[in-house]
Amino acid sequence: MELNELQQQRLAKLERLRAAGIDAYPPRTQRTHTIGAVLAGFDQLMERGEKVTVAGRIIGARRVLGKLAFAHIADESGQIQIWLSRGDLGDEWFDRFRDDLDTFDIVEASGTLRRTQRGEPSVFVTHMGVLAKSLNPPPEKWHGLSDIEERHRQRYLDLIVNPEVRDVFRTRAKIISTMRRFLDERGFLEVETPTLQPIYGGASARPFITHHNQLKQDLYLRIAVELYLKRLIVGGFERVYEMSKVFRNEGVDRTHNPEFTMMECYQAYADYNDMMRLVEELYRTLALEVAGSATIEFQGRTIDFGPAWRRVSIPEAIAERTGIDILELTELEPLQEAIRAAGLKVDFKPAWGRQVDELFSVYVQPELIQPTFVLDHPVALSPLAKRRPDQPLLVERFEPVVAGMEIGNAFTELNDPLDQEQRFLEQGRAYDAGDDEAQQMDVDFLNALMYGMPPTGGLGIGIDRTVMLFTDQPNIREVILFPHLRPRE
RNA sequence: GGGCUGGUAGCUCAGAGGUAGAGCAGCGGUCUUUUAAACCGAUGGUCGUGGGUUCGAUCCCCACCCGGCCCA
Repeated sequence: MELNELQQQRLAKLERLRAAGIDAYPPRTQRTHTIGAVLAGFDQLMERGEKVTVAGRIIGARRVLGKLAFAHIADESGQIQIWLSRGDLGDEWFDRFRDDLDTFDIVEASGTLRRTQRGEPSVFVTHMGVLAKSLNPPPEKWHGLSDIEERHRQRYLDLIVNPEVRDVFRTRAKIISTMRRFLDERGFLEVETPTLQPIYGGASARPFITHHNQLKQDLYLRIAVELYLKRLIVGGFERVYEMSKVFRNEGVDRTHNPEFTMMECYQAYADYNDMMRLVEELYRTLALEVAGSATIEFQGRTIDFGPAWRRVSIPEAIAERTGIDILELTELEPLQEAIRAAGLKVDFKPAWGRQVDELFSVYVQPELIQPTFVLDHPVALSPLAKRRPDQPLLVERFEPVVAGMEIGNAFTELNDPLDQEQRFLEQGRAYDAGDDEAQQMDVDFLNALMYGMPPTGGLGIGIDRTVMLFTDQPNIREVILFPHLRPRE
């Protein structure tokens, strides 16, 4: 490892510490109080003259004024000033603090509590020790680390210097635990299903492919967990859910990361209407738990999870915005002809369902800011959803949309094995025709359905996008600790 | 994949065809109540990478690498 000048300076300090017989990386600390606990009980501890030992990272600048010195140390619970005087700390450690310790070193400091003339609570240090010498220098004192690429490549440094980033991930954890509790309380059983799948299914996406050496078998990283959870519904569990990483071999942008976290749940003897109620309750609960209110602020807009969600039918909304009735134009050619005639600015897609999706994505979805259920998807786009009895071209499906962003997907699950087989065959034809996101035939899943699956409602929720909403982050990278980046060089 | 845009000291950023700049941090000093401490001094750079044009390129041109925003 080649060290730059600043790193070499710090290394020289480390060597001086070692030469003085000091272990710069001791195995443990004698910490008696967290900094938060010291601050919370400061006046009582000060009056009792109690000696405390705190531990943490030196942050900000050290200020050495001849025979006095000040610095701040931080642990996860807070930060506090340490106050050193040559007289009380002694020459050896006072000089050591001045000469061999640096910002970012992790130290322990023992002493009594005092306030400075300006009233700042401080530990008046009579003994200190090194817990971990930092060989890397800190970023700039005021602007900190702001380069987005560097923040993500060195997330550990980002977390050290940008406390609001830590808060995002605390909120993320709270959302996940709240969601778990919400589902547990409603009788959903948390399960684990394979990450390595011999057949990928449950969504329309390209997979990552890997290989099992001993079995000489290609395997896919899951793109969804749907088909496994529905097998469990067949098996007699009536309510199941899984919180899982899924992997989709697609581009990276503001709302996509190749691996992301999804919650999927399935409820037997329920349908998509029940799932809508579940979503409404879930987001109201999340808002109350996380934001303390049914309303949240996202990118300058107020979003209200209090009322029932708006419902928007895809065919109706497209007709309203573009004048095109997709239920009349049920073939690709006439639909595209109408798009051309109307002068709409959308891309042409190779299949009718995808063309409908494109129309909706461009003309309707961006305007759906308040919580909305998008309904009535074409059957061609929904090979695992049950058809509407009154309109077989459409399925009983909805996508929850907030701030113009799809945050999930749900339907009344298709439980007719014969129809499911036809849908798989249709997907296979689409794949052969060049749709590389088409779904795979899963004979074992059909076999499960042939034992009978009760009428079932299913739901998937994108955790990352949900966290974006509740942390007011416009980019998915900001809610993933280590977002995907290409290697440098 | 396309358009626009960025990469200069550890960090945050200026700059311009002719020896590379600032602030902060760091280094050497002075200083026993600092709060972005102050003051004095000296450092610190393959200007993303590789080619090309030029007497001379960090700057202009080309390609590539890594980001960002927008579009697909």
